[in-house]
Formats: sequence, C-alpha cells, structure tokens
Amino acid sequence: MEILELESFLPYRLYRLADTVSREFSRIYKERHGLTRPEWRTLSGLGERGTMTATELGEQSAMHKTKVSRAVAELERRRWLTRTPDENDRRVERLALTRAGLAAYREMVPLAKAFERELLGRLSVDERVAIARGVAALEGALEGK
Amino acid sequence: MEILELESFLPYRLYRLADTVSREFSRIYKERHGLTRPEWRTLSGLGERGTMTATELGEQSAMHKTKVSRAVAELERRRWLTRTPDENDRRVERLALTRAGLAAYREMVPLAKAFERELLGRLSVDERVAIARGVAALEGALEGK
DNA sequence: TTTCAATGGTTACAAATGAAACCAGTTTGG
DNA sequence: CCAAACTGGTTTCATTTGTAACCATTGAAA
Repeated sequence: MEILELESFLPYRLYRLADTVSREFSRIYKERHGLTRPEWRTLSGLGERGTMTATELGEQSAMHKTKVSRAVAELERRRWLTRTPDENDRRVERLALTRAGLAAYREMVPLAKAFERELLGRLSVDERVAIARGVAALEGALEGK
Repeated sequence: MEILELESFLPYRLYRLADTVSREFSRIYKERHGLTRPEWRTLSGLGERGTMTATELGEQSAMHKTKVSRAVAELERRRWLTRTPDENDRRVERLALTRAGLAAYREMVPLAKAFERELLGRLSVDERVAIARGVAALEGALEGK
C-alpha cells in the first residue's frame, strides 16, 4: 500500500523548520519588547526602508493587510511610529518610525544578525551554500504563485 | 547605520517559503475534505504508522498536544478514527484509522506526492540536491533545540 | 502503604488570525 | 460630469491557536 513519509515530505519539513526557527527567533523580540511577529516585521520594514505605506509594508513583508493594520495601530499606540496623510492621495498614509521606534529598531538589528549568524554558524560552508541556493530556487519556483 | 535586509534574512525567508508552500498544499486537503492542517497531519501520521497514541502523534508531526487533541476529536466525530484504551496504562489511548479514514488517506497520498513532485519538478537537479541538503543540515543544527 | 511528582490527555480562556463587509477617497468609461 | 468599479485601510465576526489550569492515572520514594 502506498504510504507517505511525513518525515521526508518537503512541505512538512519546510514548515516545521520555519516554525522552529521562527519560534526561536521570536523569543528575542518577544522577550525584549513584547512584540508580535507582525509588529516586529513592521518595525523591521520601516527601519529598513525609512517610510512606507501600509500596503507597501504588506507586500514587503508578506503580511495580510489586517495584520499590517493591527501591527501599525499597536506601534502607533507605543509611539514608535507616526502616520502622515499623503498629499496626493488622501486614502494613503505614509508611515515612519519615531525616535523611540528607531531606537528599538537599532537595538534589534544586531540581535537579529547575531541570531542568524549563530544559526548558520552551526553549518559547514557547503551546507550554507546549499541552503541559500535551495531556498532561492524554491522562491523562484513559487514566483507569482 | 546598521540595517537588516528582511528580504535576505533567513528566518523570514524560511517562514515565507514554508507559508506559501503550506498554503498551496493545504488547498488540496481543505478543498477535498475540509480538513485543517492538524487534522491532515493526524490522518497522515496514522495512515503511515497504523496506530499511535496522541503523544506519539504530537512528536511525529510536531504538533502541540492541544492541536492533537482537537484534531483527534474531530476525526473521531467523522468516524475516521477510533480510540482503544490501552490495556496496561489507562491514561493512554491507541488511535487507529477506520475503514473510512483509511480510504480518505489512500486518496490523499497520491495527491500529496504529486504536489511535491510538481513543486520539485520546477527545480533543476542541482537545486533539488541543494534544498534537500540545506534543509537536512538546518534540521540537524536545530536538533534538540 | 501513603504521598508526591510526573504523564496522557482535555478544557477554559485569552490572544492571534483570516474572510468578508465596510468606509473613505480615486479613477475610469460613457 | 457622474455613476460604477477600484483601492487603501479598518472593523467585525468566526475560527484557530497557545497557555495554563485541570482531571485521571501511574511511578517513585519514604
């Protein structure tokens, strides 16, 4: 009879892997600032790009618009970001980090990088090349899907 | 100033990748049988191993015990599995698929395999090797973590 | 034995999520 | 122009999830 080995089934392995890594990493921004993942991504997106609209944020960080909306609301409540109505299109708001938001971002960046470095540090050079190549290939294969 | 490129940050890329793949794949069991992911994993685990306890299921398919509990309850409601109290330890229940559960499982297996084959089919041989190698390496690096 | 810690599993509650409805404001086609 | 379709963003509601408390049973220790 035909069976499926979950252990070697790619969708399952990817999910479990991402879940584990993401859970580990989330401890950093959860413990340090009590952020949720959408909040962290919002902080990170704005820190990286400087200013973005909610829609752009959603695209850049692969979040559903309701997640963005709520994350932005929370960061605004903390006074970590401000909204400025767009001059040309009054539906749009330009989001930007405040000084406090930027400070939190600046604090998180080295921690994030250290986390990644530590994780990849457990791999051999070849393995690092392999994961980079494989992930990129799958990303490409899913383009537009 | 130090910034973090989300686009190339491994935890983010892995998560997004897994999320996309998993979402695509979930359409199959969602549309066909209205299953949730925990339910699919439960079906899949029992189909593969024949009989397991809830705890074993959780370990094998990386699910929190409450997810297992609820998924098992739902599959039982559908009469896709049965619980048999363990002789030696009355806290434990041995779970097994019924004929109907097995039928559903047998129907899903080829679809799952086809999905994986199609996905990997979009990659070159080298890329397939790379993803397999990279994922295995990361899994190894996270052992016990 | 009796008690206490550990284990298998369920349940209750709060928080996170997604789908769809919604409210502006904007664009487009007639 | 102006209605209809569309877009940016929020809110509502139902579902899913995680944490912690819980119940029952078992094992270990005194």
